[in-house]
Amino acid sequence: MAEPAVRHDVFQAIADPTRRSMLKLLADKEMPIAAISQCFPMTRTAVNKHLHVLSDAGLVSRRKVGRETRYRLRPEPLAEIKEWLAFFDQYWDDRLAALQRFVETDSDE
Amino acid sequence: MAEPAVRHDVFQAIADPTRRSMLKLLADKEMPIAAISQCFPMTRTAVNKHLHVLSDAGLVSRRKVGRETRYRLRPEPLAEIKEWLAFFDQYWDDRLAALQRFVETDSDE
DNA sequence: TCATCATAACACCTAAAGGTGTCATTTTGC
DNA sequence: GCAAAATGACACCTTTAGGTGTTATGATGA
Repeated sequence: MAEPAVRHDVFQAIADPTRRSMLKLLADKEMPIAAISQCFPMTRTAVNKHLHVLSDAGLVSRRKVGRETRYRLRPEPLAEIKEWLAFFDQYWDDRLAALQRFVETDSDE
Repeated sequence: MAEPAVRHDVFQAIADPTRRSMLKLLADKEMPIAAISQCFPMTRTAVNKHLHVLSDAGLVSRRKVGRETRYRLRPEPLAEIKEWLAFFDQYWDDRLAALQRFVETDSDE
């Protein structure tokens, strides 16, 4: 019961710009839904759905305080994206990529 | 006419696992659609659509060689994701985050 | 206990994503 | 010039994501 089994993909979770804004918003402070939904032009229900996706991906944690539920950033799953990006570091260099393209173009035609 | 105006978001482009596989596949070598679609359990048309999304995001380049179009990785737009992730580096440290949570919990209740 | 407030849960709607199939276009090689 | 091969473009279908509204649940405070 340690980790809540990622159902929603982390990549999919951060695909939506609204959810990316939510993560930045929840980075500094813990917030209840009412406060969060005031920052976005949509219903509380819609905000709650987005929070549920983020929670499924393990990107936010929920904590009950009295009658309100507070959400907070949990950045650990972002490591998966970081690792994925690391694979492409070897292709990052513009000059190297350009050279490789040039060589193959030359040998093909 | 330098850059092809990103219509599809980069975050959205890498949200699909098929497209992520395509990027890895196209990292090493330039490939035509026929060869690419042999690597995925779907129609050439579907593969072409995914490639179109990647192309819109600037993540692949297309080059016509005779009657075939070859695709190749263009990793530059991934920098946007890297920058976005960099924002969360300050919240990365588990101990720091735990401490912050503890402090706020204490002061709240 | 009871009214109130915050959130969760439910049914529902609309638009877009992801997929297939078919046809048009262009290049190759004879 | 013409048949074959590779890709692009189009119409279409199905599923899901994102959204709203309403109702149910649970905690607060007089």
